[in-house]
Amino acid sequence: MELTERKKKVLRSIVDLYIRTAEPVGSKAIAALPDMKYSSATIRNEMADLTALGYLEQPHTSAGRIPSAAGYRLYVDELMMDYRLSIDETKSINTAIEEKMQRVDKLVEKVAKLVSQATNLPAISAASRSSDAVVKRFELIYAGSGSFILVLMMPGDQVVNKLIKLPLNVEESDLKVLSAVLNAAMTDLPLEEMTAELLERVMRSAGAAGPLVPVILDFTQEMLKNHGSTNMAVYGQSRLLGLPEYRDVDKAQKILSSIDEDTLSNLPAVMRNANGTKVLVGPENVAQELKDSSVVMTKFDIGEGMQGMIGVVGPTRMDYAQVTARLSYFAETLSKAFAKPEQPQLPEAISEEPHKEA
Amino acid sequence: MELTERKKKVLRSIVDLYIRTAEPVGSKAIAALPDMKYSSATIRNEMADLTALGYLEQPHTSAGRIPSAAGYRLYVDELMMDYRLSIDETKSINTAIEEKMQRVDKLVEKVAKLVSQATNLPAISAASRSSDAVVKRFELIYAGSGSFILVLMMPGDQVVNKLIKLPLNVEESDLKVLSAVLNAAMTDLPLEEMTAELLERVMRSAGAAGPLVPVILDFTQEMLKNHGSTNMAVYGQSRLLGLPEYRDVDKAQKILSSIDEDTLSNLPAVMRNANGTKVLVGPENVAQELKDSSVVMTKFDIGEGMQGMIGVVGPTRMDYAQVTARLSYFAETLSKAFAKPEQPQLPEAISEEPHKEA
DNA sequence: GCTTAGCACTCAGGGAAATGGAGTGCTAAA
DNA sequence: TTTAGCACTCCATTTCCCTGAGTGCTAAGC
Repeated sequence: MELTERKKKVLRSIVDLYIRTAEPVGSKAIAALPDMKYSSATIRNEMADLTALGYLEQPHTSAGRIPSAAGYRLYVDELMMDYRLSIDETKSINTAIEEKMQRVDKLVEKVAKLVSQATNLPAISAASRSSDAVVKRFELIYAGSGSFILVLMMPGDQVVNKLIKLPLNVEESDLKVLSAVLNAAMTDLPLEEMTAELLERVMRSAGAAGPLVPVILDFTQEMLKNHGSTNMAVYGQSRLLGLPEYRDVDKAQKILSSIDEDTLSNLPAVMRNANGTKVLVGPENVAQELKDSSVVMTKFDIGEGMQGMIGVVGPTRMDYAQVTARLSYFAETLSKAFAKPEQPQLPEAISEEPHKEA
Repeated sequence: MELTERKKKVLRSIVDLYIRTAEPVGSKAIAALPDMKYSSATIRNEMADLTALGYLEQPHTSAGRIPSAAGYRLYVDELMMDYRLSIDETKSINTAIEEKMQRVDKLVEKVAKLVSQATNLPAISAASRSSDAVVKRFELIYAGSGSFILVLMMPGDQVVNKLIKLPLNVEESDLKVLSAVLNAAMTDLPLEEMTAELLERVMRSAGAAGPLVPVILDFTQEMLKNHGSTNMAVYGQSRLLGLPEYRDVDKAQKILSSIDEDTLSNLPAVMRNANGTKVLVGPENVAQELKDSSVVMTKFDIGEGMQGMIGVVGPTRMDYAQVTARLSYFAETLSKAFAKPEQPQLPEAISEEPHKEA
């Protein structure tokens, strides 16, 4: 049996309606749609075929049909109409994003919140630094009273620092020497090349400040490691409870407890190699716990060598068209916002995002 | 009518039992308790009195009694037996905390998670810096290609930095002058005293680097502001769904959507002036949404002039004794962990927590 | 005077049975 | 090929009844 145009149209209508109502869809309801020119009996036949083809399911004999996972898949891939954002929607997304973005971790939280609000679903947001993690320059600032500040500068104007105290007396001149040595030997090195052997060599050349080298190297390595790490936030879990599919508390708990940073942590990885917006329908999902739900996600560019990702989790019956549209618009707007940096407070000074630490 | 010892004993037993079972407690059940020497009829009389006194409520005529808010209050304040942590519990809390604590925001997340696990309830954790926010020292590092790094050092060895770029050519010597001026004029000043007048004066003395002053001041002010800010995390919301009082999805959603950073943000403030462990029973709660639930929270010391707070949210029927005990132990252990800093990697170097930024 | 056995009464919760209605598949006519 | 018609299925809802836990009160017992 082949999938005629009419069958597709019927399927689309069913999915559309089911997305709206969350109730099994009957032949009458479809036949009653304004642009449906056939009687309910005809629709019934088509529905029987669609069921046989595996695109629809029937909860029980005397109920309507609901889309199967395959049905949703087809819908997402071929059938759904593009959802066009209203001016209001674009506006509210725009103004939401325009507020000054702070540190990346705050950003991630904020974006998760915004996306969750915009879609009325739980949202995930993640930012991961791309792995071009090397130190461009070392800087040692003598900080008085036997301590100094180690400053690491990385590509994309990222700066990291750490205050180090030592009982042993280090002269400011020793630090100068040490920083020269470090900059000569250890810049532009990826994590893997910072070997014990290198450590020894640097220590030997460092003279009086030699004992500091291991501390510095340690911190550097830790930073480079974290540098490739992912920052993520989840927000709005409770929105699921408003949906009829989660009226059952047990189901709700199961899904809610799996929507957290831990179980969702592999989503960003899934996204890394994907392009555009990705939809994972039910059983296609990565995590076992999500196999009754769907995930829609997309990437955006943060700049400074960082990658962002936003996504939502919802019932397989979710308004894919709308969610996809909103998510994409979000991603686009975010990418744009990062591409053109904020206006500086001072006309002739271009200043980066504030870098803050604890 | 006075609250005799026997009435108290009955009340305690009722609350204890209700906490365990979540079902209205009848006179028979209390009479059957091993250390209860009276018949159910006597208990019934006592229960009638306790109801008249406002400590108990009756869902309907033929049901048992449940504690009222006043009943819980009395229970928490006077009646409940201390819960003694088992060795296993203390052990698991200890090992959980012993893992190296990273940056404060990560710490907050981690603690929230641990507390949630330990109590099987949603947990809040917050850390706020005390408001002794002043800059101890300014440092300007020339970073080549028309940019420099501004480093602010604050009390408690906190260091903050920011990379600033400028098209106008600034010599390294100008930066030296500027930093001297800044250190002379702007150290140890609280936020309030950084006035426009000061800005002007500093700009005048700064010479060639004068135009940089506003940017620097701006950033400094922003940092000082954030410095007094609160970092908080909420974890384990879904645990509520396991409890019988939240079997009703609507109730569950109501409470769950109010357990987030926003609505709970005033809890740390409540805690600030309190001592020890605080229990907010039902209607005593700050937020309207929580008036059917209870909050237990306590403070701990992070050191470096920072204050921590942990708390849990749960049904009014929660095991106050156990939760209080666990929370207190957590707080104690955390305070201790921060009091004795980690061993340094290098015997003669004491290094601070890593300071990282994006 | 306190305690307790006894008893009539109340009422929520649960199961069984009855009802209604939405939806189906099939057949036969258009 | 489409559609009207019809018998059939079966879920969801409602209604009803019954059970049993729990109460308050009274009167007898210690």
